[in-house]
Amino acid sequence: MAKRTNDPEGLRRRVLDVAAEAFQRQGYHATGMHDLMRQAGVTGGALYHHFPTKKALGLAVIAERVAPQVQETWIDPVLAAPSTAAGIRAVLADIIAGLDARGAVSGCPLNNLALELSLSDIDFRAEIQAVFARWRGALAGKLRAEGRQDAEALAAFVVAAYSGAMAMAKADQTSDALAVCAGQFDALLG
Amino acid sequence: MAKRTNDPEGLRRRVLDVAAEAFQRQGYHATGMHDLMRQAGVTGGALYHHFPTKKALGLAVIAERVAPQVQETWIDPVLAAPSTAAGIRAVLADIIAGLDARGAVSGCPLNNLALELSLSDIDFRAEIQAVFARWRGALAGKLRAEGRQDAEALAAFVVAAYSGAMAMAKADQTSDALAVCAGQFDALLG
DNA sequence: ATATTTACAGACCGGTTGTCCGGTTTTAAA
DNA sequence: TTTAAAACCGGACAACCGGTCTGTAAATAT
Repeated sequence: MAKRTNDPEGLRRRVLDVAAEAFQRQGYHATGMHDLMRQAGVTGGALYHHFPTKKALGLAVIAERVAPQVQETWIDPVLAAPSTAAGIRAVLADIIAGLDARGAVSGCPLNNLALELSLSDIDFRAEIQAVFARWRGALAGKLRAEGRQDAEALAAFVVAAYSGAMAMAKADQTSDALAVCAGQFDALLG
Repeated sequence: MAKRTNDPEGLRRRVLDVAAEAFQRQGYHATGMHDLMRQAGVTGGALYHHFPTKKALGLAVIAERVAPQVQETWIDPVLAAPSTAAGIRAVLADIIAGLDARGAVSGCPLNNLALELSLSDIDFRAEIQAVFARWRGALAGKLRAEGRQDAEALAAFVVAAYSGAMAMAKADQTSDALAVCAGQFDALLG
């Protein structure tokens, strides 16, 4: 029996980090629990102790990794910007710069999991739907405060177009689709 | 040994139909070969004779089922319409009506497979990218013929927004996102 | 110091995965 | 009629899947 240091929070964090990365890169079903154990340097007993099932781990990844990522990369910057249009422009510019710097496009984590899981499992769907709703809601709130009467529709459209553009970008491994998206948003939101 | 009737084309067609449906409903990795055999009423030997690997089957599904579906539900109707804007409007109206009638949203088959496979396998990515390119190209061609100078960008944006709207629709099992999308397209394309 | 709970180790299980192969039947060619 | 190729059967395969178990070390309460 090897030495060991108890560190529940750290271990849990490590597992979530590895799982979030793997789910985004390879997908949920393509990622095995044993892969995660190996990558995170965690044994089966420890993993099972924190996440009783793979589904529980998946839900935790969405709630504690994907949702905060949407919050930090999209919602917060847009809300902090002088205008919604400027915020969206800045967010897209940041994302495009990041993609070009890394030279690879792994897609929007929310959308990846959404398309893979939302149909087959109702709990996943609920969690994913909630993230989408908060995302749209935040944009719509700011748009409404700026006097737009079609705020909800505009917000939904922006989120949809971004998600789809990211999917296309993933397929052809270029940020072009996002750049196009940014240009159209400028024309649309003034 | 049971009686048997040789019917290569029919068997191949049946397998592709079942696989296309299963891949869309459950995803590629979540669908097992044995499930497909059972659903299609086909033995392992027969399946292996026509598709040496699961990947080969997946590629065939994209080339012979998903791509034609994009062609028939999107490209052909738009090209046949009096104007691109009218064509897109009609296509979206049809899709929304179909979704509402079925009461379930299983998402855009191209996008489903794109997000699940394009990152992990280069052959899948190439096939998917080609379908996206043909889709955008067809819309762009018609837009350019109508005198639009930002035809390529507009076409890419339409495809992206539709794909993303379908993803959101899948997450909340409502055609609302697509309706929003249709409305914005009207404003955008006049 | 003792008892209890929490955190982790690591082997293990039944089921499923994609794949493959030896044999048989059907079909077409010679 | 003989021969060969294509189509199909049905099951076995090793690897792997997610999940479970027993046991032990560490932390915490008593």
